[in-house]
Amino acid sequence: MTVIQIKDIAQYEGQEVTLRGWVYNRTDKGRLQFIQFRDGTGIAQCVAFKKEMSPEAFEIAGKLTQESSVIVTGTVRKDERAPGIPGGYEVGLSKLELVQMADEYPITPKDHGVEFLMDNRHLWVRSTRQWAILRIRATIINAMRNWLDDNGYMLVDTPILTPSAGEDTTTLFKIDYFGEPAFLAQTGQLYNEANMAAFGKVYCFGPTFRAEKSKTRRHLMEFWMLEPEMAFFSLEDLMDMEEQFISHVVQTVLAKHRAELEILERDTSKLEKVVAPFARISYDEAVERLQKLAAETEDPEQKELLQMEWGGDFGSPHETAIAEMFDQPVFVYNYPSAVKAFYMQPVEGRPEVCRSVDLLAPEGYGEITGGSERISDPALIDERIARIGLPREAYAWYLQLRQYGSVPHAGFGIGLERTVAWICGLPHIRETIPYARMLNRKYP
RNA sequence: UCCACAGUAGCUCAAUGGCAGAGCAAUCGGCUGUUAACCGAUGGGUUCCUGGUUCGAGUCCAGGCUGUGGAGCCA
Repeated sequence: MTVIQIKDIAQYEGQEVTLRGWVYNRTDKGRLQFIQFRDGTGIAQCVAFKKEMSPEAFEIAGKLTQESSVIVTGTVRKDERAPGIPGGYEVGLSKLELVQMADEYPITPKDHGVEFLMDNRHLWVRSTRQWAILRIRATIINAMRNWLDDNGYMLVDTPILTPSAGEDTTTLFKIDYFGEPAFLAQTGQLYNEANMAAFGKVYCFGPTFRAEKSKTRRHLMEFWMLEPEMAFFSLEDLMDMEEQFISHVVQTVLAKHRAELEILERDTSKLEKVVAPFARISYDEAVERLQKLAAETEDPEQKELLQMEWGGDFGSPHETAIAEMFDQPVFVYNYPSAVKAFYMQPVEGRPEVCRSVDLLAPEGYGEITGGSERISDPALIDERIARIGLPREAYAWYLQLRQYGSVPHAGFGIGLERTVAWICGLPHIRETIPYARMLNRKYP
């Protein structure tokens, strides 16, 4: 008895194999049963023919309900008519052992609404689309980490439970830490700066938490973020590195997941173009382009949405409009200091803008990375912390980093789920993570 | 938090203020090549909640709850 995985089925043509898994769908033709059978690695058609099985086994085959668990044995044969993933091969069954006859399964092969599917997320992950997305997610994580590990970056974990980070705790989840307040981390960035000075090029990767009351297709309360931080890196070094990194991730998915991208009906020609170098425009130029576009736009509603004054941050319509000007991801750098974080290095001779850079994904997927050169001057970082009213004592350790061998450094954060949504071409972020935590949902 | 829309069978949806309906799923029967199979039969309802208008409310009105889409905030 050779137990095989469906993804390898082509290697076993003509051989007797055993599959262990679940019934995805079944077509009853009387003395012939077509069972779409999945094992987690793919879907294969199993054909149960009355004359080729024991009467007991054939009777069970004819009663199998959707998602019943079964162990089947039969001979692999090539047949162009056979559907499945990869498809083209089917198994002519000789034996069938029922593990459990499933109750009436709520998710049928027909259409369902969003709420119903999210309520049944624990079952929905078995469906083909979700299966494809989560497999690609796993590969994206793997490709990100491999590229970093292969290019001299070291994984250094940062804490999830953190002390008070300052006066603005409205976007932090507060928890009780033995009678003291503590908060779930919304970034590993500050700890990364300490680790950068210890190891040179580092990154952290883990879940982060934002208690923002955001209700959009691009927000989760719990999402996974990967944040590299590099000593002696300039803004230009950062962009060079990011475009290599992103290209590697996208090209790895293309190489490994053609079948999954096809299930998702993803236009892969758009992904083929994601190869370094990417376009780079300054914030100033982006604003100019948006103003020009707004002036040329006929539709009054669209015109209104594209209104933009220098000094503001981009809204979702702005990001989409800029991204549409390019068929690749585009870097926008030197944002106004006022709309960015306190630790970002001002541009020399022009302190109203800072050495920051966001990477906007094409096709309206918006910002997928945000980063900057950090302030390395101890006096300046001290002043910034004082100016925005952060408690000095809470940041004492962070300020010390500038006293002991301060160096120019830079880093960025990339939101995993937004990256998955973009690469998979999904309309909503809720399908990019196994169990989404959203404004109105924490079940299942 | 704001704006818009929705809530009817397990699911997806119909129903001019006048008998609560279909497809899928389930159950039973038929079929040796199905691709979300097909054909026949059967069972299945607190029409989101509370109150109101009316001879009569799934339908109209008020309030609430839940969800969806968008905005803001952000990765």
